[in-house]
Amino acid sequence: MIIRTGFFCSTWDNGLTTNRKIKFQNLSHKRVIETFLRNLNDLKLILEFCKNNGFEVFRIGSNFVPFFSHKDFKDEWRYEIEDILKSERKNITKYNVRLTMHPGQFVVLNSPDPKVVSESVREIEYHSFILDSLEADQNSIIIIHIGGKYQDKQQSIERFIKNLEKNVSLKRRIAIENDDKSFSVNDVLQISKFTGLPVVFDYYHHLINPSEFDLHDLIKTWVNKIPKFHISSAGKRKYEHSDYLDRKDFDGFKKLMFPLLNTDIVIDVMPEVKMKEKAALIFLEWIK
DNA sequence: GCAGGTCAAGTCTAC
DNA sequence: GTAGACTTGACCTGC
Repeated sequence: MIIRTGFFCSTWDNGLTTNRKIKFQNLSHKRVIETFLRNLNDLKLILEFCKNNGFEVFRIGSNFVPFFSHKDFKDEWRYEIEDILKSERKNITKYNVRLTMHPGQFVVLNSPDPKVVSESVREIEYHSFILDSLEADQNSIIIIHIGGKYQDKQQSIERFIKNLEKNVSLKRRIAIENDDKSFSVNDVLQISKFTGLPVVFDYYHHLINPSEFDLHDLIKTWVNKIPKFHISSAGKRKYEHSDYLDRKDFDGFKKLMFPLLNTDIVIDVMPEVKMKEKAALIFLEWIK
């Protein structure tokens, strides 16, 4: 088994970030382009850092283009951003770092409210637009959660599947992840059976919201894609993430991966902790 | 230049 | 009923 790793959004030490944003009251062509260009520039610097330090995965911040999915965002701005992304494509893909995205908690495909669903679709379309403009390969996925339970889990699952089928073009990049409250790994695997979506396994969420599942079933959901895993540790409060990864969580994760140990599989494991590249460097040492 | 309040959006849990 | 956790701290105002 080969484990690759990386980090998300920004660096801790030198303040690089792909997640700058603006306030809605300041939404304008000038501010949007300016903020996007700063995020884009830092993306290139972060990818350079990744190349120099052995990181092969990076998650771009969801504010990469602020308010892109908002109804007040002008089409002309979109065309301009598309042109910039296309002209910078090679400067970004040349690092061969797997780029992924993870929209915010506002993306709820299984909401009973049609407005929430349509805005979620717009948000996923925005994330796809970024990755498509960069012509990122099939490993560049957009990771979402299933959504709420709304007191009826089965119905909520069915609504997720139905709403997804109405927007079938989005499925190409979507991967679904278990969460810490409502949908366990086993739940997400069941949904994957109906949708064909790959399943991102989050170890920390799995500890809080556990279920029985077969690791091979999970790996099988990744057709033509490198399986992706998230790992993190408990912070001071319940549900909160820690600054660094706890060694015991790495050991626990390793134990779960035991069935893959003597295979030639490649997997990506991203530590979701606050100290970003500093924590990822430690993680890199551990996996070596 | 810095501290502290604020920020587009949903859902759930703890208090 | 509300604050705070998750995506994610960065922006902005006032001193």
